[in-house]
Amino acid sequence: LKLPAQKKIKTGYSTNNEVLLSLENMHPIVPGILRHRSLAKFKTSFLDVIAGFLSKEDMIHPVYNQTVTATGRLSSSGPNIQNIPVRGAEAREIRKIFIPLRREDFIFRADYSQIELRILAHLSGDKKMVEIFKEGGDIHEAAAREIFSRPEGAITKDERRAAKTINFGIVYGMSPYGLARALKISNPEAAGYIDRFFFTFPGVKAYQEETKKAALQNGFVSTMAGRRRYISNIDSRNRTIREFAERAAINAPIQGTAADIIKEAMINIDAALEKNGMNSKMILQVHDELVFSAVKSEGAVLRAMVTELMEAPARLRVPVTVTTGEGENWYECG
DNA sequence: GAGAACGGCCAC
DNA sequence: AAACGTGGCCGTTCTC
Ligand SMILES: Nc1nc2c(ncn2[C@H]2C[C@H](O)[C@@H](COP(=O)(O)OP(=O)(O)OP(=O)(O)O)O2)c(=O)[nH]1
Ligand SMILES: [Mn+2]
Ligand SMILES: [Mn+2]
Repeated sequence: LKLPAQKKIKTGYSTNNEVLLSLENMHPIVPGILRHRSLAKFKTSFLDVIAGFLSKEDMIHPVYNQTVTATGRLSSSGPNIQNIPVRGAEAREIRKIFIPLRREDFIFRADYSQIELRILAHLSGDKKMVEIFKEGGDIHEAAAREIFSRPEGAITKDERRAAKTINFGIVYGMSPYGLARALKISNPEAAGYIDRFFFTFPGVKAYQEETKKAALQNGFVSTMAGRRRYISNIDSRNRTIREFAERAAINAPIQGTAADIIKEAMINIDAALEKNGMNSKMILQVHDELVFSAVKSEGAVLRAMVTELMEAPARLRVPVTVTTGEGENWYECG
């Protein structure tokens, strides 16, 4: 179509979302392709997949895989319920199909606040980050305010989600190039932002360096519970391969510790539901979130119990909190 | 027809 | 060529 070629990939030129967005005004077909892509994704990956896995009782029973990920997270499949749309207003509607086991029950969910940043604060000991969490601060929100020049309390969901990408991106080794693309700013501006981040949180930089050194010396890194990830390419002479290994090494103790914590919580919640003879059920796990089919008469106990049992296994030098929601379905809990 | 590689895109 | 990490599932293309 005589449109400018952009990102080169193995098979030719990329037509991904980022590329097409930049061509949106250069040819009338482009917005149509984008809309088609989005609708096709929704139909084939969610509607068709979920319909295909319905049991004769019209239920879905995903498999939680305990031996797939390199960090200790669970994964889910058949269907995957850990990637159900939430960011787009239209696609998010699909969450309305996740309802309680019985008509008279409700959905209850609890999600850890800023979980991996809290673990990072603990593992790195960064003074500023520890202080912020001790004071009840929200680093995602603070980043969103800085990036989008927003006053107190004027952050949208999209903006906070974008700030998460930036915060986790930087702490897990994002380059100025990567940040520049994510924020649609110049390379030098991105480099400045990263510099300021590490000036504010110098302990995070030190943690990155320590973790890389440990991976090189030991050949593995560990979570707080002692789970190891072996890092094989950490001494590669190929810079691309070596740096990839370094970023994986930095990430694994943190993502893995978050998994350690929620797993301990799940075991204790399961035992407590049993012990108290409760009929509410733990039905979904989405990495740092638990979803329950909740019996109304058990609501008060369940809220208190889940909150307590999720927070207790996180034995960190900063507070760990969960935020909860409830409603007739998963959509309403958000 | 099965399976792998790829690009793409949904979530955390 | 690649420059946050961890996943699963899709359609296309290619091979056997
Ligand atoms: N490396 C990386 N990790 C991510 C990303 N998004 C989410 N995660 C990880 C780190 C988060 O702490 C964890 C849980 O995701 P959430 O969406 O619940 O975010 P978080 O708990 O940080 O903030 P919250 O207070 O719940 O909104 O998953 C990402 O874009 N990159
Ligand atoms: Mn969370
Ligand atoms: Mn979450």
